[in-house]
Amino acid sequence: MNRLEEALAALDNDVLAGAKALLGLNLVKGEMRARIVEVEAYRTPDDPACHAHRGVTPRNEVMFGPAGRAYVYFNYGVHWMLNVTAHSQGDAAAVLIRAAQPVNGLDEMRGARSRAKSDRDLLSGPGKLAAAYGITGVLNGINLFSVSSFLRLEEGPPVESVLVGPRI
DNA sequence: ACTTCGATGTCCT
DNA sequence: GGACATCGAAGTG
Repeated sequence: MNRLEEALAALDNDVLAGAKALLGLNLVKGEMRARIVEVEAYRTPDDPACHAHRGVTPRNEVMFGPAGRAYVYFNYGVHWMLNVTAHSQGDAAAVLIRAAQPVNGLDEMRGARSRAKSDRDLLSGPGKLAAAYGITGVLNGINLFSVSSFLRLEEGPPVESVLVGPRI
């Protein structure tokens, strides 16, 4: 089992383990490629901030589906957010992709993030990352673990260290 | 350098 | 009516 398959298995089993397994993977769309460096796990029922905490809505329904799919939603009326769903069908959980380090396709990212003052700011937040990749609700529900997907994950260099803490 | 604030979808009470 | 998984601009030291 390679690290990508391990990440999907971890996501299916436990969103916290899945979140750690996503770190260091590359997020790929077309020529764009970036290393995931910051994530945040959400689950129900113990986290009231999880969108799924109070049941299914049109927005969050993909979270109740299988693990490894994109959960994309519009937030603050301004930004798109990219999450990876976790846990099996009927048990909602997800990992928010918070930040990544550009690896490839920098020009395309800069074009989509013309307001970024430096390359460091291209993907340094969930809303920025989605903007750079051109991620919108049309990608909601796609399989991020399929090599034929428009937006997908791939194996990256091993991670050296991981910091863990509670959500702010 | 930091603080405040506007933009405003979706869901809640 | 208010909270929220945000960002960037504007104002202040």
